[in-house]
Amino acid sequence: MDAFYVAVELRRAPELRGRPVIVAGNGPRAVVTTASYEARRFGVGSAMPAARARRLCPQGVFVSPDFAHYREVSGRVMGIVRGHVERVEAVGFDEAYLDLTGLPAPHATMRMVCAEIERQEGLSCSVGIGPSKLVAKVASDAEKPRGFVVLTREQACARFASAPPALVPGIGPKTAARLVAIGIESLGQLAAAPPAELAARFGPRLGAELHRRARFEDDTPVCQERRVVSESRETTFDRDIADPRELERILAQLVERLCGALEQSGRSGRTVGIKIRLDDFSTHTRAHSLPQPVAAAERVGPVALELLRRFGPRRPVRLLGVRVAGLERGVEAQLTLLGRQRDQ
DNA sequence: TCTGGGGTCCTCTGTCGA
DNA sequence: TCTGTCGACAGAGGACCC
Repeated sequence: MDAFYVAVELRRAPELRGRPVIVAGNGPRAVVTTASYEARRFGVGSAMPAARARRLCPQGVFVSPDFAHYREVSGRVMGIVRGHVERVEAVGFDEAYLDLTGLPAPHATMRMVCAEIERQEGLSCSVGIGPSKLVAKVASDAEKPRGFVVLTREQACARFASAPPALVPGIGPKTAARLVAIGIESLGQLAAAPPAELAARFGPRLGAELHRRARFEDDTPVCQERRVVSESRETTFDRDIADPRELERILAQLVERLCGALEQSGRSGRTVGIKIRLDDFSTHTRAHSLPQPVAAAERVGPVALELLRRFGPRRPVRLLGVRVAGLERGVEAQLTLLGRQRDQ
């Protein structure tokens, strides 16, 4: 979807069309979730501190995110997609991989999907078609908004040879910087780099992966269901907190929120963890695994509390989080599933 | 006014038992 | 009985994604 959150907001406030609109939180430490294409011209982009966005674009219209609404709209959009294509892998609210293998007219199908999303939801999207998820993803980003780009692997290699390596998903700022440090500034250079050298610099796995991605080689399947491994709740404070009792109180609230969600979905996990970001932005995690999976706040809370006390932050804390990992379906959910199987 | 929230996956290291 | 090796697993940190 093109600038999805902004586009959804513009349906509610059409008078803002054409203006620089920025979806961002309210607090002093908020970041930009999405910026309209008008706002991007001022240099505003996702994940940028909202304060910086305000300085770059003082005339921007700032809107608070409404994730519940985005989830709802996303569900309808994905419903339209699934009405045309059987195998769909949703990625977040606003992206999906579609397996078009075997469709008699894949291009025409995608034109229809876009037209239907536009007609029913008033939202535009961009399409990339290729022999793999990697080619499709990069192609879909190439001509946003309302892009429709079809590429073979060889065409992708040629078209993006001079682009920076970070164009490819999986190569982030850190890896890109390490590549620049050894003189690799384009995908073409990365594709031509000796695999042995990449392996020596980045390790055997990452080295080989970088080489493959630069050549747009990818055979990962479109998977319809991704199993959830962990769930967490975290919060960044408007002001750093040093008082241990206040941290413990907030931790208890986070545990309540997390466990409420876990119990509602009938899941539990064996590993309880906490996350602490100090005022120097260093991030620390502590975890403890239990013999049995837990989901209830009465079970998770004491473990998280003990981890926090044992860590004993030496500096003021700016973020506190709690996490349950190693998730599995709880006993209740299993019984429900068994019941359903029996009923069928 | 620096740097969200909710995730996944990988790497490294230490421990423990076979 | 002692020592070395190996795999499994847990914990911590970090890179990356939307």
